[in-house]
Amino acid sequence: MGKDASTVSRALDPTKAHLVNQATLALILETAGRMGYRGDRVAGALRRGTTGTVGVVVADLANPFIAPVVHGITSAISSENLVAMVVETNDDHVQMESCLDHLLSRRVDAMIVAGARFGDQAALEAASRHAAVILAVRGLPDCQLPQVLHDDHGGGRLAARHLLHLGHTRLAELRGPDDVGNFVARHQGFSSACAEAGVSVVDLPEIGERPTREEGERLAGLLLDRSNSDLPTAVFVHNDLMALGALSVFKAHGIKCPEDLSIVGYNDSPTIDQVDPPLTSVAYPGIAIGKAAGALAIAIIAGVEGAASGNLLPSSLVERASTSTPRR
Amino acid sequence: MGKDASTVSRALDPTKAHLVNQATLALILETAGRMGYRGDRVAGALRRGTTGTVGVVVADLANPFIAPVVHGITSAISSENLVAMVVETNDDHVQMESCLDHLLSRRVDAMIVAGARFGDQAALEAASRHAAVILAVRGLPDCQLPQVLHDDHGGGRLAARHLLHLGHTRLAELRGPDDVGNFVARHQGFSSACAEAGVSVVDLPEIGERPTREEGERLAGLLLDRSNSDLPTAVFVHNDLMALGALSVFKAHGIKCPEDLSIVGYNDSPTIDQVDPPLTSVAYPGIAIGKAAGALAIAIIAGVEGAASGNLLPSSLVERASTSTPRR
DNA sequence: CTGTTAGCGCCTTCAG
DNA sequence: CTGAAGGCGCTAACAG
Repeated sequence: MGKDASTVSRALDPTKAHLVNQATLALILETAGRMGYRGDRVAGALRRGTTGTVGVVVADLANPFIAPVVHGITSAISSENLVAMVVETNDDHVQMESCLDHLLSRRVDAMIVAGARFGDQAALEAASRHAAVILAVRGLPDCQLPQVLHDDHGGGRLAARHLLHLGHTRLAELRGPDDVGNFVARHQGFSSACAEAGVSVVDLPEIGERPTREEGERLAGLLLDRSNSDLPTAVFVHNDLMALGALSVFKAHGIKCPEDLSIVGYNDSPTIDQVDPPLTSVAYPGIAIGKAAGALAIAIIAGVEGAASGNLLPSSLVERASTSTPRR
Repeated sequence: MGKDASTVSRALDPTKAHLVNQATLALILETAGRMGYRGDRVAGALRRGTTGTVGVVVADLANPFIAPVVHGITSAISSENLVAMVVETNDDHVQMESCLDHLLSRRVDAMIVAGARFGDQAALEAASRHAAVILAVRGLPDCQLPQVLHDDHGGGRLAARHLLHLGHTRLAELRGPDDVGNFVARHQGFSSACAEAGVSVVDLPEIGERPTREEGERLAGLLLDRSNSDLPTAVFVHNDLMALGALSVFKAHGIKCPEDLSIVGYNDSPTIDQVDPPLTSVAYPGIAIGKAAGALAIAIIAGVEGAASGNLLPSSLVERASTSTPRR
């Protein structure tokens, strides 16, 4: 009648509750509820070697495009009673290492890294020897880790084909950082599609250090300086944030979009359809990426064979008023 | 020479490293680095009773206005080597309870609840008997828990005074849910300022069930139905998301903003300055709220006396083209 | 300055 | 079906 801890432990574990007498079970459940008893998962984690947590590494949560990904992850893993430990690297390699350290020392069952840069590869591979590491959003070219990505190469091609189809022949590209997989793939997709059509792209000597609005403004200024009267008729900007920055610079210089210049952005951000003009943009399925990465984490944790394969979600273009046939 | 575990433990704790011989310390650090040894914070947590984690409860991370708050929290707590466990309630009371349960059973050192609804109060107070609970973003009217809030009442007043100052006398309000502190306070601030000026506000029979774009559209439709030819000249919408929804409905009905109708939103969301027309909006200092909440969590965890006081950050209005003097 | 001891709360044998 | 025993890895207290 002393109700030993082991019996309570069994009763409280849905997996093993059937091993215990109905009456005892009911009594334990009732008593636990009444006394507000809650099992200690920290102690449980030490004993079982599994914490029921998933690490999530992002560059910067304040970037509006990453939040849906994290939302997708938490909604996927919460069904398995896992919780996310979210850390930010601020796109800094040293911080990346300390983030991995924090997560590893807290013994996460898996980690989803949605903010990898090329320089982080070795650290990530090292981390993967201690816990399952899944790359999401930002891929690494020659890396065996499972990756859940969006088809950025295809997205770049879509942007190019859309502009070519409209009849543009003088194109430019405002690029994001070249050590982030997405931007590299967007660039490759865009240029290869242009090359196939025999159209050359204005080559800006610089790329965005970070995919921010400020960098979009800077690159747009550079493009204006460089082109003088010979401005391209269309420009592909690697994300919406940069596109908005560029747009405001063009506007300030009296350059009308789309009459003087068509603009394609990337991400199809929440309010981008109500800016002036509504921006044509390649859609980024952030929630779906997050859910897929979460599902993959669950499968790997469960030890499903062949789960570690990865995933490539398709891209699509949303046409709006910022692109039109060239009018010059 | 056997290098006992306790010595290693001391060497690896910066707080206690000074208690150990320089040579031994160097040796231990070197060896640990070479073997990739990383202390197990799960075991440490069991022993010390503190996990180095902070729970963060939000309604929905995909809502673009909450991400900066979480960013503020993680950036504040990461300096103390704390990590955030982020969970989502989807504004559902049952999920709120299970979120609290997950966080509590994982023994978070504190939790920051940024998604409280009035109906959650009892559950939150119960949780606060097991871990420090800090309310952020959404306050609870008669609640002893420390709160870090934005001055929504003041924000509502700012919106009203701006419109009154422009000369509007026929005002309406598109309200958010009435069991969320922010919207209640915004409403009270707005109506009290209007009442003081002797101006009455069109009373819509319904309020938004959720502060979403769709609800903004629905309420705008209702306002149109109700007002017929007697449309107000200005409307205060409780957040930018709803304001954008309302704006698109007004536009579809040929109602021009600001000529026919001035609109004030709330949050001053990232791209809201580039929509058509740029939206006048009350700024929401999300990052600052997050940082303040994180700092408060740190102080409470550290046991600072009188830390549990809370905080009210001031509001400010950003005037843009969506508001003007009444032209009808 | 370093080693010994004990126990945090749980869960998994193993014996009844 | 239930109880007893041991140990997950760590660190605080104590003793050298």
